Amino acid sequence: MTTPANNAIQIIIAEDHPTFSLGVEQSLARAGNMVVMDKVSNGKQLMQLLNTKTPDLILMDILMPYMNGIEAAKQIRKDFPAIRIIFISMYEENNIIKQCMQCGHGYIPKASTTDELIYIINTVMAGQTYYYNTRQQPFPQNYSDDLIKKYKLTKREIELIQLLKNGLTTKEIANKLFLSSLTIETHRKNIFRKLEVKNITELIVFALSNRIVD
Amino acid sequence: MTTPANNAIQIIIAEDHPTFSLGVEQSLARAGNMVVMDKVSNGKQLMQLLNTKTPDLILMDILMPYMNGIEAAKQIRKDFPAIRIIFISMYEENNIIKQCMQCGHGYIPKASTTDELIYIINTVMAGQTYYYNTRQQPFPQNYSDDLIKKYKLTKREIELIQLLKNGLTTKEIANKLFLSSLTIETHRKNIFRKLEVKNITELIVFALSNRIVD
DNA sequence: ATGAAAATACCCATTAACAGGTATTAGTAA
DNA sequence: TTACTAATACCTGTTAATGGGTATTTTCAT
Repeated sequence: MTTPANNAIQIIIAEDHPTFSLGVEQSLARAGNMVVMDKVSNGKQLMQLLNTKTPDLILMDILMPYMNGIEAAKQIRKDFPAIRIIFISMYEENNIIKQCMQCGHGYIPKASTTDELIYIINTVMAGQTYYYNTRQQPFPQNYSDDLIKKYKLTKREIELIQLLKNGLTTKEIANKLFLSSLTIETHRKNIFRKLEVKNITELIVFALSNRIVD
Repeated sequence: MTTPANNAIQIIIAEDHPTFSLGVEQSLARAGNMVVMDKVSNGKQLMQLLNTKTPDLILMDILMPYMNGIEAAKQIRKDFPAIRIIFISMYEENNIIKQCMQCGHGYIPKASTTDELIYIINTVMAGQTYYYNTRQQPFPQNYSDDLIKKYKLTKREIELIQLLKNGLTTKEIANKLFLSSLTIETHRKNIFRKLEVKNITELIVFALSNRIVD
């Protein structure tokens, strides 16, 4: 392990998953100019720790128990405006990233490499903000492909599920696709039968939790 | 780093997230009786690697690009029945864990600690299976509290949303709660108005994506 | 070219959902 | 105690959804 320079970036890791946290620590050790002051596993612990330690930067997981990362960040921005915050999350939904942009200085997905992590820390410490969201979907496509095959869903049926998920009624879909409402009803029935769901609610829950849509 | 014993457990890590993978490697190094033969980041790479290397055990992420963990495991069970497989996933949904039980020897969530990870590996190598699913939900409660306040949802309304999400119809909910169907319809209307949704589909999508339920 | 699957469309019937009200009672905080 | 909210329940409609069928045309791979 290299000895960090005196002007090393002082970092606190707020991360719920111990193994991931350990990986982050190892990654930072490789950078040479960073030192992990402390690690906490939720927002409350973090706020307590900030009473005695002041880091340059916090690597903040978003979903943590007791107090989540977004809440904690808002508080920190008020109480310690000098501390820079980078969010790390397994979710890459736009609405979450938007929230991060309002109360942090950077965002990086958990799937990132060591190099990407080090790069974003240096970038943010240089005074810039950095929201890494260009990555294309790494797994959902493949993951849902299995289910689509398993349940023998056709292309049209997938399209229908997407439109249904968007809240469109049978008639609205029919108009949109220039088809008869009766056709859409047939598709619905086939989808329901294939997925063994009894109503639109079960369909939506199934499709979302299995990433068939979105 | 300690030198592993000659009879060390030979492990391959199949994991899409480099930082997490690094953390796993560090964790295993601490155990003393385990050695990481190789690391891959998807199922296809794993299958190729198995042509030249034969591990005792594979730590398998479920969601990986190109070929997911479940698919890979099924193939491995056929081609290399002696190899033991432990799944690591960030999802703790029962249907996923059930799938894991059919094609692997163990399951552990990504939120687990180093000690838990080492314990499950030793357990599985001792010939047992182990599916760790006792962890309670860590965050959803807090995460949604803001929204429940924001939209002024009452306790009863939250309860109704949960039941609706479970696919129950108005009548079914009424029977379950010993209330009139008309009462449930009133609640529904109030919920729709408060959340500004036009039908059950939009309600479910909203509730799930904002973690008001589940 | 030909069979299978997919996409289209219809029939009949029942039930559920949705929209826009009103109203009463129970609890609770000022 | 008084005013407000929550929870309950009802009325009158219209429209949508659901279930169980059948049938034709289009697409596409063998």
